[in-house]
Amino acid sequence: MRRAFYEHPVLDVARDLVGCVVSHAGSSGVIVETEAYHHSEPACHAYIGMTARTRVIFGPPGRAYLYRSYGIHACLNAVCEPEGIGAAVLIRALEPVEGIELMRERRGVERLENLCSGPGKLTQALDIGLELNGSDLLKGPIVIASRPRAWRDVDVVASRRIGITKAAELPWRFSALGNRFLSRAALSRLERAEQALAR
DNA sequence: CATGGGATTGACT
DNA sequence: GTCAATCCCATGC
Repeated sequence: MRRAFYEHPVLDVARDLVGCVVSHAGSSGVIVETEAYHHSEPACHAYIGMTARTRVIFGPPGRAYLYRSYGIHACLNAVCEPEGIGAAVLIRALEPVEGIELMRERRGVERLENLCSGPGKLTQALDIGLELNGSDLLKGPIVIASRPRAWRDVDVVASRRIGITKAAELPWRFSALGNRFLSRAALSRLERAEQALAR
């Protein structure tokens, strides 16, 4: 992955990240669900402007923004757009690839579909903690690599973001069509119908 | 310095 | 379907 990939508009990056591979600590997975956030809309942490917390979101592209959610979970974002613009893509779900036994130990669950099917689950499965906030996604320890050949032409669908109260109507969530590793809550009634048809 | 809310998850009815 | 866990940080006194 090149630095320029992350400098593009955040909606483009969110769509293009689906199919890319996240690796950390002996485990990896293909991104199957993302959400875009931009400082111009109130659901984004950077909406309030530059603070100690949001400094990384306004920083150079290609870095990791990690925050604690509900006091319990860590959530992973990729910082986008040129430095000075607050934009990031939340990684919401992965299809597990490498280190599946490690993921099972870290998560304490067996079922493959339960390992990385949510933003808090995947950071636990890949052992990604808040201490990696601000780290470089091109240099590591967390690395995001381009789509494998098999994912080159993945069908990506846009829909509404979930789990938020502000600006929830924006269709800024991007999912791999029909994938079985999406976050469970991410499936709208329409998408469940689509999946049923796909089977 | 005290308070309140949140880009979630899992357990339970 | 409901609900609590639990911590970071922004805000207001």
